[in-house]
Amino acid sequence: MPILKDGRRRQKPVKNFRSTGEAMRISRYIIPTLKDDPSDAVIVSHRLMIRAGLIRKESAGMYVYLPSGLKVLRKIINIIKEEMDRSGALEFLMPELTSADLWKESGRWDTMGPEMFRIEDRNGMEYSLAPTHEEAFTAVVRSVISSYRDLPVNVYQINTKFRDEIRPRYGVIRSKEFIMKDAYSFDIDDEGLEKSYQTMRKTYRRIFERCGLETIPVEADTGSMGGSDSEEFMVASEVGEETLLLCGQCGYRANQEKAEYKITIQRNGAERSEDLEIVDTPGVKTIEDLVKFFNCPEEKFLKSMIYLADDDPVMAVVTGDREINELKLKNYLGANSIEIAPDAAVEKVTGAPVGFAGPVNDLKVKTVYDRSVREVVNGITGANKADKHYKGVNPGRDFTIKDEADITSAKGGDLCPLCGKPMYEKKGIEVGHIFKLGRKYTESMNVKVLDKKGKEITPIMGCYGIGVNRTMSAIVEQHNDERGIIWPQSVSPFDVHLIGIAKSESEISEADKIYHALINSGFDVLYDDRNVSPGFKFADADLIGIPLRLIVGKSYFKDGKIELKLRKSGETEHVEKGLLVERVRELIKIDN
RNA sequence: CGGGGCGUGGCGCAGUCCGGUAGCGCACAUGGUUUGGGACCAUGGUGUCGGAGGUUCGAAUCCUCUCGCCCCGACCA
Repeated sequence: MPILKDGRRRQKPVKNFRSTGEAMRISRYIIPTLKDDPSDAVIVSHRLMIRAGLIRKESAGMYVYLPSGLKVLRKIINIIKEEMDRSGALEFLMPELTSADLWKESGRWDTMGPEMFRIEDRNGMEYSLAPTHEEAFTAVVRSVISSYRDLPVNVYQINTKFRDEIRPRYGVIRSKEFIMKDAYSFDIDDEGLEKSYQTMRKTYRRIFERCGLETIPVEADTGSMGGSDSEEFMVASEVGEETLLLCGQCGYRANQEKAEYKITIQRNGAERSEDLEIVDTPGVKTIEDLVKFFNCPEEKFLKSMIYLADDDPVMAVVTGDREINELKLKNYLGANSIEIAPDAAVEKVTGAPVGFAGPVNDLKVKTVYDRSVREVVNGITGANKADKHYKGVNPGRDFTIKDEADITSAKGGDLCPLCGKPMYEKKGIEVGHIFKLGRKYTESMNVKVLDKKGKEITPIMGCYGIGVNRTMSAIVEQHNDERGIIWPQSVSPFDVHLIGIAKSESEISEADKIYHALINSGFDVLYDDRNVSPGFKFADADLIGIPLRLIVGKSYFKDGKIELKLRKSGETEHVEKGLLVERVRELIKIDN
């Protein structure tokens, strides 16, 4: 989206141009509010953004920003820009159409998969509509640095990304085209990277705070990029696509895909080992079925799943009450990709149909055991034969645990890995992510600088992203009530919402005077000058959500006082015309 | 990609089972009365019923194909 590329037509310079502000009269503005909820919006921010006239859907995963929506987006962008600049980062503008050569250099032309839009020009040259810009930035930086003296450097842009999402959803939260602030730091060594990373940690906290967003920074996985530290900035939300584990005691906070937990050892010491016994279990396959069939708690069962890790079969064994965390498994195995094995592969490995896999008698396939498995006494597991399970299964005696790791997801109630107190779960929307990238790109794309001794070294990178549109959605998600949006002043589309309730020509001209006085004092005013009922205007104002409302109506025409009302609390006060500008200035600063 | 649902005026929907003049609310236009929490009266305009093909005297409705959208799942910032 050429939001930053100034696509406006060139205009003749106008001398002494002064805005008349006419465009901010609602009667002349485009802010199409809706009384009814759009039928295809399910979450509150999506509904409100459409109803308040900020965005319109163009098609699945693509949205039009109408004038007031764009104003909000720009305010968020400005905050991000100011804070990034303050941190010392340098702003660029990268092409969105990137040549395939770049991606081939890093190897991602092949590994990116279908989420990257690929296109050809008329000559058959291949391009990608950039889903991210590691390669592009690495290439520019490579071309302009040559010495350790040039580092550290942190480069960024605020620009559109394209991703062919499997399923766009929740309005602007997951779309095919979105604006992202992406930054990449280059340092000569780990200490430098740590410094850059810490600077971004602080910068991100400031950015979200200024946007009026309460975020929960959590430990996260670094994804396929490798690297060590990683922090995601999450906004708590029912519709969040991520699950977080939080410790109320010590403040441990992690994404479920990364979260660790202390294992609870409650081995029933009194229970005697039983003999291994084979049981007919026709058609009993799932843990749920097994619980009913054996009338045993979930944790008695050994769930055995076959995966393909980089195409090699691997069995993962966990207790029945736990979910396998594929990411942990993948990381433990050091694999690039991991997926559930197709049925045919399962049958080949276990010699039985899907649903009857188990570790007893040690299959030839590599098997990874969760830490919980060793505690099981007289467990039940598949017998690697159709319609048969073993009971009385005991680790050590009936199978050998060679590879043991934490390969299950933490869940609410599990014990904090740091302090041992129970953790709780929360859903969250990811609005920002910072992580130490390492040398993946600087190595594959051969970035070198000379160090103090004249020796070639490969710089180390950090990567820092913020989803801008998503941030806007998250702000609405966090600031609304049953009547509409309640913008934080810092990102409000206008400074004030002026409502004129005038009944005669002279009253209209009085209200217009106030409007002009406000504009001339530098305020960005949305002026409801429509000839509709007061209730209609109030309801629209509530929906649009500008934090400060001024009403020129009954009380003004009676005793010359303008009514000021705060959207959030509903508090009102009446101010003399002469003191209005000053008072508005004070009120607008409160929230910032 | 699997499962489910939906496409009818600008928006929200009814009509589809059981074929027979396309409707309702809101919005819109004009005139009038109103004016501090989504006013009222009168008049008016608005539709290739998502698209294509078929069945039929006749299709929004039945059949076939197709496109789009939403939800759940898998997957992912």
